[in-house]
Order: sequence, then structure tokens, then C-alpha cells
Amino acid sequence: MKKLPRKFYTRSTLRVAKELLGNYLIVKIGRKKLTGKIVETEAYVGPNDKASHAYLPPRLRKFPGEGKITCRNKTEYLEGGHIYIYLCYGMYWQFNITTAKEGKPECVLIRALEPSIKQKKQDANTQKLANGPGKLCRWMRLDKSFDGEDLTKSKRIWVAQELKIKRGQIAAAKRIGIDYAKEWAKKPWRFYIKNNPFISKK
DNA sequence: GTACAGATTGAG
DNA sequence: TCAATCTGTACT
Repeated sequence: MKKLPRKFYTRSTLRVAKELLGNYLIVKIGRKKLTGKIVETEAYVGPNDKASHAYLPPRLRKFPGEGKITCRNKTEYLEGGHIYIYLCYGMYWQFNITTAKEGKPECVLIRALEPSIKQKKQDANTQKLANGPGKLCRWMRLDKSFDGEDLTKSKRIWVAQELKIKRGQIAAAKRIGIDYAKEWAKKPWRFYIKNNPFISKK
């Protein structure tokens, strides 16, 4: 099983968001391994994107392309292939994978996973185990301790390469929960595998 | 310091 | 429809 290499992640965010679909996120917890196929993602594309944590109005920028940096989002600026994870609504972790070059605050939010066959045999309700960004983190026990970790080097979390999903199998739609971002909320930057029963419900 | 909203979820 | 309750921002 081959890990996705650095080169995969350092490309454009929209491309990475689409091509992550179908690959496997693997997390080691003690001796156990949890595996889930990535079936739904969302792209967040940096300082210009009003829905991004790095959004900074142009009038506040000291130099072109400057993004907002806070204690929470600083790992978003790492080179593609690192983890940006943060607490949402005070309760749920949101797991993101950084993209593009170091210094560019762009990332892909992983919104849903399809648990492995093995997992389906063990759990009665796999359909609802990871069909939402907060739920997949709860299932895989992802938290702040993973913030900034390198997916191409880590011994406890990585993405295994699978056969590419065909273009016709991928659907694009509006991102969820960001209506405050006005025109940016309409961009079709949520991607998911068509007819997959494990994607999040709106 | 206070007030409020947010890349969510599950219960009622 | 609502509340759980951390983080960041805009105000007092």
C-alpha cells in the first residue's frame, strides 16, 4: 500500500480536493488500525475565500496575498500534506489536509468516510459512523494532538493511494454551513462520490 | 470584560 | 427548533 506523496498535496487545492476522493485515510490507535475511504471533501482556498479561516479583506493586507493568522489556524500555512485540525462549535473537531506550497493557507476539509469492510463487520451502524466532519473525528479519535502532523511522514496517520475515481463519478456542490460567506458560499467546492451512501446528510 | 456567531450534531 | 460550549472578533 502506497502513501500519497508530497507532490500530490502541493498542487492546487481544488484538484487535491477532487483527487482525494476514493483514497484511504488510515489511523493507528495502539495496535488497532482504522481505515476509511474518503467520500466527501470541501476546498478552502486561502485569503480571498470569505469562508476560509485565513480570509483577510484586501484593505487590511500589508502585502498582496496576506492571510489572517490566529493561534487556531497557523498550521493551515504549512506545506501541502500536513494536518490542520481545529475545534468547531466548542465540541467537534474538523480534520483538514493542507495543500499548495508552504505559506499558502489552503486546505481540504474531509467531510465523510466510508468505513472499511472489516469495520462494517464489527460495527452495527457504520452508515452513521463517519458521515460528517465531526463524526469521523470522533470515530478515529482525531484531536488537537494531530495538529501540524505530516501525513507523508507520520507513523500513526497517513493516506493510502487507491485507484483514481473516474471524473463522471464525482459530484460538485455548494459548501455547507458557510452562508455568512455570501457569494463564496455558492462556489461548488464540495466534492463527493455520486450515489455513495456514506456522505454527510445536509 | 461582555456579547455573539461559527467549516456540527443529536435529541425533542 | 435548540443547546452543547471553545475560539475569535467587535464592541464597551
